[in-house]
Formats: sequence, structure tokens, C-alpha cells
Amino acid sequence: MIDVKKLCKEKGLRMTEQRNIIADVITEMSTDGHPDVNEIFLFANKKDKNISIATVYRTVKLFEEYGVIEKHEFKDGRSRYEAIEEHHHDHLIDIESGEIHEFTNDEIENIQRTVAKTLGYELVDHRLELYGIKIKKNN
Amino acid sequence: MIDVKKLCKEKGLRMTEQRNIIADVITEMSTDGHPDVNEIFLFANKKDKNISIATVYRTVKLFEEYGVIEKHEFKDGRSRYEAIEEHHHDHLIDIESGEIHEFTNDEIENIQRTVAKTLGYELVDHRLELYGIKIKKNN
DNA sequence: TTACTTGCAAATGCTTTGCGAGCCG
DNA sequence: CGGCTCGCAAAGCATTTGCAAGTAA
Repeated sequence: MIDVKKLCKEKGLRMTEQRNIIADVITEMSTDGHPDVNEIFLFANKKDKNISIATVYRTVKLFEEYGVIEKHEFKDGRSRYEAIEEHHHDHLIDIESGEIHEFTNDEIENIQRTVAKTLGYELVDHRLELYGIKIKKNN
Repeated sequence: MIDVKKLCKEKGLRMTEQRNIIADVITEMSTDGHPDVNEIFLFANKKDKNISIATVYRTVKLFEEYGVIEKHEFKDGRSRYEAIEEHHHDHLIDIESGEIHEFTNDEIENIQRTVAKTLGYELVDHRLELYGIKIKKNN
């Protein structure tokens, strides 16, 4: 798992008390989730009452620009973040519980690149989200 | 090409003057684009000064619920709409010009279903967007 | 007739920003 | 020290909604 704080330092980001805390919070929350800004704020604010939500917004934006965290905008409206990971992955969202599962599929990645090229484009980014409901096995 | 107004009537939607105009506007604009609410509003308002943007919002939401138009939320923030088409398709967005290209790829569709099933889910919806830049052929 | 629609303006929810004070390097 | 960062409150932006008046069926 990536250590967001460490990565920030490596990238030469000026680290303040708030940024250190927010970085740690995102690292922690990324192990099992994709927190939105408010969730990050609540968590960070618990560790340091002096952190405002404006700072969280500014910080996640900064971290994203520096490529240490990734932003996702699923169909629920708000932006969600996670520490970058070694390997790219996409998401499947449980539309009933909101649970988010990660998966990788090289085949899809390749086809995407091919499709783009066919249309005369170089693929620079993409978004693939699956929305599903749990299959109930009743037998 | 789908006639939104006609489809609305078929689905039993109560058609007001405003809904008729908005339906027609979306049909027209869908032939070569994916208009956002403001674009639909401006166009509809030109035909009938009495159409407010609140009505456009209410109407596109209604049309979407009735399955006569489709909503997309690309990375530019606002919601875009298009008349539903016979065949499902995905989009490639030119990140420099904003141009939107449509494409279909059954292979990807199949893999998605397989991936979902592997994770224990039934796929009910998905989102696939490619973002690219035009390849310049200089030879 | 009567429930459904509308325009308007106010409210919402998420996000950004101007400002003066505070802090990192 | 000097520029970057912060907290706060106000502003922004897309979208939604309460309400009284208007309209389709």
C-alpha cells in the first residue's frame, strides 16, 4: 500500500501539519474504501480540530495534481478519493449497498486503446465503472 | 433516429406545450451532439420565451425516468443528454476540443458482464468513457 | 373539473475563493 | 523573513423545490 505522506515528501510538496494529517487519513481510509471529502474531513478533524473542510478540498486537489491520490466521480454525485496504487484498476459499485469493488482486466484496457486508435485518438484517460446488484444464490 | 416527442406520447406521458418543444429540441440536437441542460434551455427558449430552465430540468429528469432520453455525466461537470438510440454505445471524448464520438464494442460489453459475474454481481448499468487527443499524422 | 405542470425565486449541496492571520523552510 | 497555507465566511455553480397560478385530458 502506498504511503501518501511519504510520497508527498518525495514529490517535494511543502508539508504542513494539516497536509500530513490529511495524507495519513487518506492512506488509512484507502485500505478499505474510497472516502469522499466529507468523510476525510470528519476523520482528519477528529485528529486535529483545527482542520477545516476548505483545507481538505484544497489539499485533495493538490494531492491529485501531484499524482499521489486519485479522484473518482461515481454516480452518487460527490467526489471520492483513494491513494494511488501500483496497478491501475476499475470499479464495480453495488447499487444497493454502495460497496465498491476493484478489479483489473487487461483485455478491456487493450481493447480501449484499440478503439481509440481506430477513431484516430491516443487514449490519455478513461473511466470504466460497472454498477450491479449482488447475485443471490438460493439453493 | 428516435423521435422523442412521439416516444413520449407512446409512453403515455402528458404532453404540454413545453414538453413538446423540449422533446423536439432534444431530438434535433441529438443528431449531432450531447447537449447539456443550458444548451437545451437556450434552444427551447428561443422557440418559446415562456420556457424556464426549471422546467427544462424537470422535463429532462422525467424523460430520463421514462427511458426516452439518456443522461451522461462526462468529466466536464454538467449533465448531458441525448435521445435514446436503438443500440447502446459508449463515448470517446476529445479532451482538447470537447468533441464527443460514439462507438460500440460488443467484446467489451461481454467482458464487463463476465467481470461482474466473477465478482458475484449482475450487471445493471455501466459507464465507459475514453478520453483522448487526436493523433496528428505528419508525414 | 382536477390533478398535474409551470415560472419564479429561494433553497440546496458540493465546491471554490477572498481575505487577513499564521506558518514552513 | 517572505511566500505559501490556513480558517472563516461568503461566493459560485449546477440542480432542486415550495408555492400560487395555469393547463391538459
